[in-house]
Amino acid sequence: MSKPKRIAILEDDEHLRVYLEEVIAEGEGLILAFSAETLAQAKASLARTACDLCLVDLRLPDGDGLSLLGPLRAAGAKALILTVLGDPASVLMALKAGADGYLLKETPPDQLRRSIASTLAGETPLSPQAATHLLETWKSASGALTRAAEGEGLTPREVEVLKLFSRGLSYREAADILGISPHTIGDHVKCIYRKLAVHSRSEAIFEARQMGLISLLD
Amino acid sequence: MSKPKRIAILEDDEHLRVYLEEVIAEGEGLILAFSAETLAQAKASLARTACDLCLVDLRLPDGDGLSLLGPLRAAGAKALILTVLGDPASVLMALKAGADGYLLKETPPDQLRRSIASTLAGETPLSPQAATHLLETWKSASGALTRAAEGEGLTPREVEVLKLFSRGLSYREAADILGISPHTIGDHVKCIYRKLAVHSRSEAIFEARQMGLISLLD
DNA sequence: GTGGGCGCCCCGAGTTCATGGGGGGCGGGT
DNA sequence: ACCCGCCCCCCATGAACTCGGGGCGCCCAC
Repeated sequence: MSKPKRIAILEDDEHLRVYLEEVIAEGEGLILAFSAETLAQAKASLARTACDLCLVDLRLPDGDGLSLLGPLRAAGAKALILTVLGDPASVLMALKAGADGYLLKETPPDQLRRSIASTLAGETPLSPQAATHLLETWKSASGALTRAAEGEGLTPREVEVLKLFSRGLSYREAADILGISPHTIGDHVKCIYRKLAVHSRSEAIFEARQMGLISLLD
Repeated sequence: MSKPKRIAILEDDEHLRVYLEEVIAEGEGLILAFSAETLAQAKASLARTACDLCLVDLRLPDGDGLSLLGPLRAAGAKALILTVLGDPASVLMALKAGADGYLLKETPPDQLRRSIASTLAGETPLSPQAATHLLETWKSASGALTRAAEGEGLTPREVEVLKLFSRGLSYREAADILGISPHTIGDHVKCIYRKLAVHSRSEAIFEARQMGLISLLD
């Protein structure tokens, strides 16, 4: 363990930030590079102060923590996401954007330090929840199961229609694929809108995606 | 935490098995269901003794630990892989075969117990190394599709509009948010459709998502 | 400079299509 | 028998899309 690793923090919550600073301070071979509470601050600090790894919160007062990933990469620093957001969209977006790890804020201190070390060693620590989401999309992307779960009382047929819509198909095209009348598509759509409490196609798609009815990669 | 969880062990190495038994014994709410050192033993025990989760070693004298996954699933038990094998092939095969988690043997005892709890809660704990492999294949799998076509040419404003649409907003709502006229939204939409070669809102959203113009949320 | 190109903004009028309200029918489960 | 998923149909309204017409500000090249 030659040089101590410089860790940066981007976290808007006062308590948590202080807590994280302590975690870093007590970590072997870790020193605090800087600690920011807004994106702007972080970008400014990053320009001035070098660091090896940055703990990044996602939801910040002045934007999305993901927008720090580019600058971090440019600076040769790892990005370890640390957030309360455990939903699939956030997880996948972050990983797709090139995050080097994704932890939830409930992560205990010792594990946090271990994860920091792992990340610096080139590994990719994921909270179990994050890993679950990743695994799900991976499995569904590599060919197989449509999710049998019917979260909010949507019938299989309705989910089917929704999926086709999410691929940008029209009534007519969806009807052709399913081998039914466009009118019937309309009927299903009626039910869907009622059950999801929306009034337009894109709203429905958005909601369905949010609640995981349709997998994030179709 | 009503009933203690019954944990089974399949591990051929004497030392490690004893160690694991201790880890279980010292765990809150965990009891040892059975402990096997071969596949055959494990299958026999599984038929006699119920369990909630089984720690599975991959490389065993009489076969591959993955072949226990089927029986385990049939018995309603989770399978948590615990192995020295950190190579991509082992990791991916195990996950594809339906493992509920993948840990390396260097996992410290407290984290092991946490991972057991996570797994029982339906999550999927992965060792950082395992997660790395999974993430790599995922990225290369979905990256090949998306980055194929590049000819975007969408202006920032147009992307902005697209993002709002992907959240399910109408012309009117989008116009309000951007502080412009609904007609102007229409103008942008015209350009978008022309550039993306589509003729409906959901098609545009789909295409944009495919080519990474808008990520999974936003 | 003057002219073009382009991003961005605004408008009207027409067509197509999705939304949302009805109506009914068939078949499989409790 | 009933409920419910699924299928088909009609019709009114309004939204989304297509087609024109403009205007302003910026930058670059002529």
